[in-house]
Amino acid sequence: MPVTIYDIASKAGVSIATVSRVFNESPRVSPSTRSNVLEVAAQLGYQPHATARSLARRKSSIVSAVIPMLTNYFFVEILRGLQDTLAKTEYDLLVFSARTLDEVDGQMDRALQRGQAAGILVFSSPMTPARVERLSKAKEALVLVDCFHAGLDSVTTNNVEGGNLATKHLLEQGCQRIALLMANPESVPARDRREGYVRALEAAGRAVEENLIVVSADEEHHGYSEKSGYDAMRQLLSVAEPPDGVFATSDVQAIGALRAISEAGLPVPDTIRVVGYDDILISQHVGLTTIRQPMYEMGVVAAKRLLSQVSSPTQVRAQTVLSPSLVVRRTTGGQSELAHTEVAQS
Amino acid sequence: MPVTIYDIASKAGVSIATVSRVFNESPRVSPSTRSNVLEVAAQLGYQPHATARSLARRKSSIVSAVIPMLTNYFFVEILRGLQDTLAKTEYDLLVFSARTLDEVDGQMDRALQRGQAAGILVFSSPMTPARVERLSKAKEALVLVDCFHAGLDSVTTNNVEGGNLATKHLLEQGCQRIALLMANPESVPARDRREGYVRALEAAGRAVEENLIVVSADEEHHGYSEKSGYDAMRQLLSVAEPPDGVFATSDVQAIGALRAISEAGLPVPDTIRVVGYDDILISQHVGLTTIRQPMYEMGVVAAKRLLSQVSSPTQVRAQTVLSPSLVVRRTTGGQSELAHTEVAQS
DNA sequence: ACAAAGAGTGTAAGCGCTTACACGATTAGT
DNA sequence: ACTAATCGTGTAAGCGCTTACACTCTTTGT
Repeated sequence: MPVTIYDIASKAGVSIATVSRVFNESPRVSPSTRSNVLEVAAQLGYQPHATARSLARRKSSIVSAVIPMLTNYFFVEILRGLQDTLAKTEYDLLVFSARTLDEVDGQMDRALQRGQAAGILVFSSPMTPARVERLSKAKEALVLVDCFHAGLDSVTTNNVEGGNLATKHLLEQGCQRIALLMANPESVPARDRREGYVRALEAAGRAVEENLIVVSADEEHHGYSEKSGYDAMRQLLSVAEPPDGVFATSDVQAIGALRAISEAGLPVPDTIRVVGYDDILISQHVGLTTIRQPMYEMGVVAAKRLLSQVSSPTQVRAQTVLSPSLVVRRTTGGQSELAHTEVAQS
Repeated sequence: MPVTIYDIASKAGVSIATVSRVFNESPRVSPSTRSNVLEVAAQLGYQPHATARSLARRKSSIVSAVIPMLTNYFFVEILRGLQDTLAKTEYDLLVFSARTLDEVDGQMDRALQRGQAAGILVFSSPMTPARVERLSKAKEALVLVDCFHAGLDSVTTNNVEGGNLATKHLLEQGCQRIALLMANPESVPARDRREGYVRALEAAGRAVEENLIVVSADEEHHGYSEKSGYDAMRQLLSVAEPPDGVFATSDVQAIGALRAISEAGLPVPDTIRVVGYDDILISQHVGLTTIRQPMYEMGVVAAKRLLSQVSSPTQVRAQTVLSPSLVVRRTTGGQSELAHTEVAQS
């Protein structure tokens, strides 16, 4: 029933090799033959069979992305960059989403199915030795996105710089006691952001007070949750001398913290200033000062890197590090750039 | 280099057919042979070649989803349902995202690549005759998600019911002049929601006032945008007798409307009550009353339908219609179920 | 004890395409 | 005018797997 190159070949009076050449834009076909074949093909409504093609070419036209917690706005934005870039090529995108970091290994195995994809992108997953081993063994084109491992291609943002930016901003705002609300320490970005926080304090000649750092032990989303921020903030507010500045390793945590602060009746930004991380959609509406990552660009760069690896496997490895930027809003005394906030003030 | 069934066959002293049978759980293999083969395979680190398998089986283990405007929280949620359901099967998910509805056709063509996928899901795209034609010609398993066409499998929510719920709620709240902020009329869901609005008014014996209905002509996101809602609301507020209730066909529009209302200095919900549609994440924080669609379930149901079509092609067509539900929040006088809102009240 | 049935395995023919190699027909070079 | 290079095309061998069919042993029934 489905039409194959054989049907075209016989109807056009040529061999299947010639038909194949036409569809592969081979220069070794005479113009007349080409147009003849094309015409017959159009007439029959021919479409190349994707799978057969991949098999014969020994190369798939699919790229796989392993993404934990797809719900995150963060990933969706990166995905957009990816998609927009891939759409211009012949590659399609297979998405493997993991609900938790533990599911990543399973999804990675699926994504690494031999013959399935020409390359694979792994998002935001800590590079455990087992994973590195598994990934290198597969010998497939690979780009890490938002995570890092020496010797592997990666696209990340500079979390140390981000933590630094956030903390420096709070310092400049005159904060004296700056707390850190941290997600699970097994999260590398969280650790890096803390590193930036520590460096900023030290650069300013301030001591790092351990009791101002609250590390989440929440399982859910590895501590990147509203509840985690809320709980941490409650804890900070219960001590004798509460902080006057808070840097949370994510916006959701910051929003939780804001809730705790609001419940305690303390004014933001007057008594306490708050900075988050990510610039998720809500942040605009809440007026949360935050660190924004160039998500869309990450997707674009990652796709390009992967494609260039696919086309020239000998490619040197490269680590691309993009810089985050500070977005000042109401929670640190900035002007909300969006009138939205008023909405909720009614 | 890569290990194939031939390698296993020779090392295990059996034929490739037997190896294949082992990996296809055929019952016609003796237990001893099976375990022997399995052992050799493990030793060699064998992995079946996905593409070769698909070709030989004449059936892909991939499912494609064509999604316009993936950025929407709505789609991401459905995707989650899809993924979670597919993850339990052997199927993987190929995602084709279109930035606009016009790009849908192109992505649909890619998704319909012969041999690529075992089935395809098309999201929220108006079923033009050309599309219906294209989709039926492909003869692939197909499920429409959030869109509808007689004779095709589909999973939708009842938008008429949703519009009705929203409007009835406003009526019950005592609103006398209920405006409708509508997205582009070429969007079927928008039209259906209007239908529900109209019916609710008529059921209550109210007249439908055309000048209370503002239809967006915005290109961006087909009128499902913050700006569209803002502009429409401004227009409504500029007339002699402004509405005391507003139903917007999406939350983003409602949020734009709230901004306009807030700028005009009118209190919500006291003077104007607002209901949106979708229940996106921000809505909780803004305290927006809205109509919630069972997004995750849609994904689950769609995946199940598609899989059952794939396994039994003679399957009768079915249209699944899920019911939306009303979520009452601050903008119609309800209690915010989340303390979050206070955050922004500081 | 002998045919019939069944279990376990192998042989080989695809699946729909790509591509190395071979071959005849031009065209170019001298 | 004759060899060499070039062009356009066909032949056939895969790509790595599945599966119909055939075949050889065991079982089982009588």
